[in-house]
Amino acid sequence: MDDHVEQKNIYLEDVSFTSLTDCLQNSLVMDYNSLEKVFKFPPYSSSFKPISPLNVGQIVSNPYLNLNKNSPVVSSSSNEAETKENPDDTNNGMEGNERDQHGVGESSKQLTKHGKKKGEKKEREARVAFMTKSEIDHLEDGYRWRKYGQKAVKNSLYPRSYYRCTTQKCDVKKRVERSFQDPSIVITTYEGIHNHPLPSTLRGTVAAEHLLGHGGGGRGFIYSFPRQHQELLMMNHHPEVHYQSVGSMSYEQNHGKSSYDDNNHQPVVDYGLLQDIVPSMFLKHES
DNA sequence: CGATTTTGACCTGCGC
DNA sequence: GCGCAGGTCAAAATCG
Repeated sequence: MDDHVEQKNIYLEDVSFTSLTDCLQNSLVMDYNSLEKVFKFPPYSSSFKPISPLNVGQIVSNPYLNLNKNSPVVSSSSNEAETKENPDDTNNGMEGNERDQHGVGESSKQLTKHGKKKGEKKEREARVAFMTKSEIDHLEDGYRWRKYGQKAVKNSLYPRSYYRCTTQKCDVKKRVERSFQDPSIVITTYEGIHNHPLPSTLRGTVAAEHLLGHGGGGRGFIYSFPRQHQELLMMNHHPEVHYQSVGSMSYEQNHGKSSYDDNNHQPVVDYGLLQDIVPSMFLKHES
């Protein structure tokens, strides 16, 4: 399995971020499933080029992403711990979410908080993940989170923390853990969709204001994705505009059966408004 | 005093 | 069936 995963764990050594805001001002990542849903992207096509190391910023792919049952693990990581998690995450990326939703207490009640019966499959939430070089575990991303659990990770010295968005009725979660192999890297995995705008107290994040030029109102359909980047992506939503996604991307159930070429589904960047904001080094067009 | 974090217990799925 | 690992709950502790 490690054979599959070596080549993609790429990141630059010379920059570090202290927040996702920092991070995302310099790079861009989103799983394709999200892109499809939010930005009406077409299904994967062969026109997507593999990412070049030159394009990869501090954010690199995440082992939880781009996994599907029918393809070999194409994790980004050569990290043993993460790699070891991949088999699980191959499932967790799929059914794992169901576990999330049908956890402990809920199962005993036969119904989850979402009213789902035990064992009933829940549609997976979109997942977006980052690997970020940072000394700070929990990177500021503009949203408010409550930690609800922490678990030791097998074969890792570092625990994994579980957070949930504190906004009522928002069920977005995120997991934060350090790479076992490179402790300077924080792996943040977002799961779900924020159904609310950034908390007003945080909305004025310097970066967000800077990038957006306004306080921003709720769009009602916001991914667990730092706002300025969502806006950024929205701004660039254009039929012929493609996005570069850094590293691997999750490829969820509804597409899991299609031919999924690990090396050929990376969106290609076409500089649009994006280039005004995102350093071009991270938006290098490959063709 | 409300919000958040900590942490042990518990549940589920999976592999053997 | 059993053990393991991941994920969640919830009471207690801590924080602001």
